[in-house]
Order: sequence, then C-alpha cells, then structure tokens
Amino acid sequence: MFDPNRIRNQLEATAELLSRRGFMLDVTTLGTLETERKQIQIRTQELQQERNTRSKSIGKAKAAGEDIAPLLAEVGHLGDALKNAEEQLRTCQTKLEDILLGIPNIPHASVPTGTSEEDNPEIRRWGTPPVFDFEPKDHVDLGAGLGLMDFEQATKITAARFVTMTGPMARLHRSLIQFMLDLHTREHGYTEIYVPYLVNADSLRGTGQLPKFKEDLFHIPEEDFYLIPTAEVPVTNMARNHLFEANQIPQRFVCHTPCFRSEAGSYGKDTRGMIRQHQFEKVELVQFTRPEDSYDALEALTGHAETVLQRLELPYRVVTLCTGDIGFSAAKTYDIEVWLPAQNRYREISSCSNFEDFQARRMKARWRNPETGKPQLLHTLNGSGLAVGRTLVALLENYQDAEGNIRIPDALRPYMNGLAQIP
RNA sequence: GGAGAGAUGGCUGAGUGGUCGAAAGCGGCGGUCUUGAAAACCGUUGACGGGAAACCGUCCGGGGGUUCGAAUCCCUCUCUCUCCGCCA
Repeated sequence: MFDPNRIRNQLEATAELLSRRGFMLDVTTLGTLETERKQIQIRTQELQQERNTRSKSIGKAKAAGEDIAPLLAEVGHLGDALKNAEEQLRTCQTKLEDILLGIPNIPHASVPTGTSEEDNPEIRRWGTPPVFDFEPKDHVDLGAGLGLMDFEQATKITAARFVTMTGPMARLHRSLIQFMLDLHTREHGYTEIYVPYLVNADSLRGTGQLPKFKEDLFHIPEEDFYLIPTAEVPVTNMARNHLFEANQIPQRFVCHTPCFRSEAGSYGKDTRGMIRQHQFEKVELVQFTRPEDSYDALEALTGHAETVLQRLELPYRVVTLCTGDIGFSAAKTYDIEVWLPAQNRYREISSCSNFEDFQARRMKARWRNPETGKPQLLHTLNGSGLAVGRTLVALLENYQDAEGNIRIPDALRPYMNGLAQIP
C-alpha cells in the first residue's frame, strides 16, 4: 500500500508511475472519493467537537449542583446527526481502503520498463553450463530411473503436483536445507527462526497476498487459516503492529518451511516433475531495515542467495524483473535463474525483492528514528535462499553421468555422510 | 472439553461513568555535576488522522450497544494466564 497522502497531493504523478507497470489507476474515482471523504470527515469532527463541549459543560453543571435538564434538552438532536455522519465516514473510508489495498507497489526508478519476462535484462552470469557427450536426462527420468523419486505414488496419496522421495534422494533433499541454513546463519549473519505454517488473513493482507490473490492459496475454512505460500508471510509478519527501537534494526532472519500453492491458473504449465508443485520446501531470507539501507540490503541479500549456487557449483544468471513482470508488492526484484540442462535454459530458483514500505504500511511495522524521535515505517525485503525442490532438480540434471548416476558436490558431502555419488 | 482470572502508552503497571490521553516506575531525550563516563538530581517524553496554521478529532485487545458523557456499565469475538480433564 502506498502513502494515502499521494491521493491528496500527487494523484496524477502516482498514476503515471503505476502506468509503467501496466496498472491503470482510477484517478477520477479516487479523486471523487477523496473529496467526499474530506467533506464528511470535517463535518463529523465538528459534530464530535460539539458533543464533547456540551457533555463537558453538563458534567461541570452537575458537579456544581445546577439543574442540568435544560442542557440535556439542547443536546437531544445531536445524537442522530452524529451517528449518521460517522456511518457515512466509515463507509467512505472503507471504500477508499479497499481500493488502496488492491493497488500494487510503485516500481523503483531503477526498474526497467517492459511488458513481460522477455524484457527482463540479464545483469550477470556465473559459471559455465556443463557440456555432455550424451543426451542429458531430465530430473524426472533420473529420479525415477534410480527408483528414488515417485510422482505416481504421490498422486495416489494425494493428487497431481506432489512427489515422494526415498533413501538417498530424500536425504539429499534434506541436506540441501541443512546446508543452506548453515551457510546463512554462519556466514551471512542471519538468525534461524521457526514459524507457523498456517496463518490468518491479517498476515496475508500484511504481506500483500490478500485481498487480491486468494485463489493462489490453500484455505482452511473451519478456522479461516491459510497454508503459507512462502515463509515470507509468517516471518515478515513478526513485525506487524510492532515498533522497533533503532538499535533493534536491521534484522535478518533465515527460515526453512514447506510452501503450499494452489497453482490455480497454471494448469498445463510445468506439469512434469518437481518444477511446480503444490508443496515444496524453501529456505527464505527476510530482512527488516532502515529505509535508507534497503537497496544496499537488496544487493547483499541477492548475493547471499547467489552464494548457495556458487558453493554448489551450479551455473546461474541474475536478471532484473522489468515493470511488466515484477510482483504486486515489490518495488524492485532480482530473479536468480539456475541452468537446467534438460530444458537447455535458465529457470527461476530465487526471487529477491525490496518492498520498501509497501508491506510495512499494511502491517504497521515501524522503527523509532532517533533523528526525529518519531516512529517511521521500516523497509522489508526477502528472497529465496533457495527454493529447495528446484535446487535438487538442478543438482540432478547438472551432475548426472551417462549411466544416470548423480555426483554429490563437495559442499554437500559432509551432510551426506561423505557420500560422493548416488546411488 | 470444564471452572476461574485477565488484556491499559516503547515496556511494567494504577485507574470502576464527568477537564483521563490516562498516576507511578522503567526506558528514551535534554540539562546540572564530572577531564570523560557512571551514579545522583532537575526537566521532558504516546500513537494515528484532518488542517497552511491555530487547533480539532480518534484511540485504553477487536466489534457492537447503553448514556448528554465510557478505559470504567452491557453483549459478543479473539487472545493470555491459573486449576481440572485429555493428549504428541
């Protein structure tokens, strides 16, 4: 959510900035509602003031032992008018707020203009895609070929878009999680944290998944809870309705959770394998920073995610999401894409974003600025460090040999009890 | 699941219908003292919204109600704590 002051002071300019990401701000409706709001609010406050003044004088008269009956008679008519005005004000404010909650973040000036992922500029590459003297298999053939990955099994248990893994494959998957958590806590200064996997609607509103993206979520109606689509939701919402002292900020959290996504609207997309599942593991990086530090923090955080791939010796590239591809809540996003030999292209494995104060405003997440002594919205950031399922896919496909064996990269061997190859 | 107690400012905690936005303490900020710091002492210090400003309004867990007037009374929801039961 952007600063409501923009509606009053810079409506046209804001509409211009939002149009860059293809969002058409309804300037007329907003302008009208805002004018209406102002009128009603002023009238309401006048009535409230009158009531307060009169009530106080009644109190004084009573204390002085005077007859208050004539004073009471004077106030009689006030009640209905006030109730009416308050009701109107509430309706108007709700309307405005509903509109505001549906407006995406304003892209940062450094975000390139574009309409789709085709327009995302690549900013760097690391590593060299492996060259095979045989036709590389994809992770499904590799995993199933080893008998360690089973999609039919998962379909029987639940439905499509789930997987079961067995033995060394399950262990490799778990090793990746341990490795990532260790790296970020030991070398990058993150605090590991454990959080609920079910969240309430307020939390989802805070990070921006609600009200607009309800259909992407798994919902438990009995309790009105939602399965988290990412650890971003519970971790970022720790700051909701909280005021940090200056010395408590910045904060860096790393959190491993499963993630649940309904993938409504992506029927027929990545139906094969582990690329797009209803349930997957992710190690997430989340930061709370001072506003002036958030863009440096974004660069650092992206670097932390990249380090995972470097240690695993997996080739990747980094792209900046253009205005047409950037997410609803983000002001700027870098996607890290890992090389997948079977697809012969780079695929997203991490998304690192600065939300500036967009989420913080929805959450009322603030810090006390020592220079002003006043509470101020903080900035939130997050990024995958990394998506575990897709990292496993990348490992299988990049480290396969002609016989379908998988080499374990050095960084993971301690976690695999020294194992150098699967099977 | 049963019985009871509670939710107040950054934090702890008083306040049971009329200048209460709210005592006190802690913390923060400013000052005195000190070479400097600590201690002590003095002063100051809620958030949000409207307004150019003066100033005004809202807020004592959320929502609703009673009243001229609600932190205070009523209803309801959520959460926390204690005891009992059950349980990984």
